Amino acid sequence: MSPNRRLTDAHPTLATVAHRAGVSRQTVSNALNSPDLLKPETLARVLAVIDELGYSPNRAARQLRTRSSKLIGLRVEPANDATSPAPRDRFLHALVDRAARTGHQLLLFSGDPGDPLDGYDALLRATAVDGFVVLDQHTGASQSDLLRRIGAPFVTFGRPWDDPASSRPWVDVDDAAGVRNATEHLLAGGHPCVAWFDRAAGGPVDADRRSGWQAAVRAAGVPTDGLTRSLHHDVATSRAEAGLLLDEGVRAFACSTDTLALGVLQAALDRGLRPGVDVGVTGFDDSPAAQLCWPGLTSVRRPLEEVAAEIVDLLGAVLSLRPVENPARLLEPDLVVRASTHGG
Amino acid sequence: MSPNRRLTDAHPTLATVAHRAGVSRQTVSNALNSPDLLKPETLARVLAVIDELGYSPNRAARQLRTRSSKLIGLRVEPANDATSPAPRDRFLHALVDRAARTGHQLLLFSGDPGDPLDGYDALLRATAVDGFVVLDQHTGASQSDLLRRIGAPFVTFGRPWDDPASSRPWVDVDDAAGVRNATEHLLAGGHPCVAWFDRAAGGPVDADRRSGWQAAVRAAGVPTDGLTRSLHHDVATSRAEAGLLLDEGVRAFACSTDTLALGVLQAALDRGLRPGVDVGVTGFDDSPAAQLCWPGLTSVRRPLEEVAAEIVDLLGAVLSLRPVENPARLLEPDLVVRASTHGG
DNA sequence: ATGAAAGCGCTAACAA
DNA sequence: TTGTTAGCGCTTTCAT
Repeated sequence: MSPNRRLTDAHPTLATVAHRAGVSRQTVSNALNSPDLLKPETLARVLAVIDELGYSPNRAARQLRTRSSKLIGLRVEPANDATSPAPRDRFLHALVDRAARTGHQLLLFSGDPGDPLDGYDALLRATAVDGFVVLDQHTGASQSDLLRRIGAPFVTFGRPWDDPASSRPWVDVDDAAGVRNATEHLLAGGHPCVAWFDRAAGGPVDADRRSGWQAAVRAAGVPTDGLTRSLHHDVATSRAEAGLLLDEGVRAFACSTDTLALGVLQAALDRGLRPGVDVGVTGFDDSPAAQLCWPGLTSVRRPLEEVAAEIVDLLGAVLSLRPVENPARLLEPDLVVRASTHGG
Repeated sequence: MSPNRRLTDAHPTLATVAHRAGVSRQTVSNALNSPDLLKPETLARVLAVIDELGYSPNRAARQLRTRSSKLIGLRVEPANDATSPAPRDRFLHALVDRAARTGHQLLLFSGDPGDPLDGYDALLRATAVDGFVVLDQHTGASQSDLLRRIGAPFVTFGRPWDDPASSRPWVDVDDAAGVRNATEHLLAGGHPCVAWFDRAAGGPVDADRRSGWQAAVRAAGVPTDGLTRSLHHDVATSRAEAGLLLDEGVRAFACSTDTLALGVLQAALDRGLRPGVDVGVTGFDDSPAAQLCWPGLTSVRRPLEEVAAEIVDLLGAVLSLRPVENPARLLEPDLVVRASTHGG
């Protein structure tokens, strides 16, 4: 009785399938994991039963045996100034999609906001995840240090700013190149100089972006004195500062974020200046606000889908202990041109 | 030798701890799961060893035994018109945080975009998740039907519009009340009538929001004829339509989304009308764009953190087979007042 | 090409 | 209060 009951259970197991197909459990397992070992007709019969019964291997059992969860951990930080929600959402989706291609799923976990390392260790020791994707854009390398110490396989989105020689695998976007591109675009519009706005608390990321502006203006040989501002990150502050510069006659602004750029745009509109004609403004991250605002904000768009793809690829290599050809990958962003630099 | 090697392994197990503490494996297990069963001094000793060894129970083994993964599945849809990224990000974070309070984590998975049901069944049969949170705001009830059929524990964010009598657990926001509130706010500003803009493809959600506008204008006894528009969901369309109405003298607009509201705002600015003084506009979802645009957009803000909390609570009840007191929870949104309706 | 045995690490049920 | 036994469902190893 008992064996029979089991065989008709809601959750069929290998044994259920094996019995129904008249083979051993091992053969069913092979049908799934090494189909080429089976005689084609056996394989067909087993697969038919699997399909008929709607059998899926129990993840916990497989995980226990193989020591692989096919799960990638991602710690979600509380909403903060560093990462705006829309790009994060875009990245997350891309990550889920790309991970799916290698049979992985994402495990989201939260940690004590006061401790950037909280949660990683426990998940790893519990063998709950195979590895991590770390959003290390702004926090520095402390996470990476710990992860390396506990032997966690991981790939970060973000460079090791404080240790460029580090051999840990990372993927990042060349923000500086994007900003340089944007600045050159402004200069090509005929502006004799370009101001730079960034976040006072922007850290190495904003410093990197600024370096892109610097490279462009230096190459062009245009003046830079008194044209940079590091601001509190909100529209009002940016608007006020931009107003001052506009009143001095400055007509082009490259900004480290869309928020700052929107402030500049407003200051220009305040003064009856036509964006894209009288004045040029560029932002960063191609946020919804950049797309929706009037008259549209030219912005640097990071290839987050590609970033996700590279991260998954790299993590796959790390997990399989494959030697990684190039563990540091820097991707080029695009410039999305809108009316703030082009037309009216 | 072999047993000794095991005991000093990187990943300690119950046996390792038990041996070190001089107790049985079961006692160690109890120390973790039913500490009150142990004699305090035994407990202390075991916990000390656990701490010393950095032991965490293997998730797969526990999951296999208890048939509970402590994982909640959430299918992420490709970015679409229905859900904007910022609110989704906000909700996701809240969900992760709230789930953590009951020891749960989120498993993100993707499914074939053409099949809204893809992925659920497989995860459930693999006992990879304990239950699901379903974002059912726009897709209709097909997901719920399937989930119910396969016996999956789940809670949806979104009402069963097509079957209000359904007993499935859900949490939703009373969008209609939010819009009614916004409309009354506009009327209180002295406007003799209020136009309504929504998405042509908005489905029951936009119909619900519209009903809030309807309730407010009817209660106020103001005219409604020719004041509603169902539009393609972009700023340009909204701006053009708003222009027509503005030219007819309409001065107040309640909108089903921030995107539509931004179009209205632009149309007003085109005509030199002062938002918050000459004309009033309200949006929905308090998006970053609403916060960043000039002069700021009054918008209905959904309590997504509360929604997440209620969902986790409800799912907890469903999972534990606790009888659910109130399996249908409707939360009230707030109105965030900005310059588009107030001041200039 | 297929089957049998063993065991991954844990907890439920029972025994002491 | 603690220990013993058994087994969750799977895959690895080895035998056939």
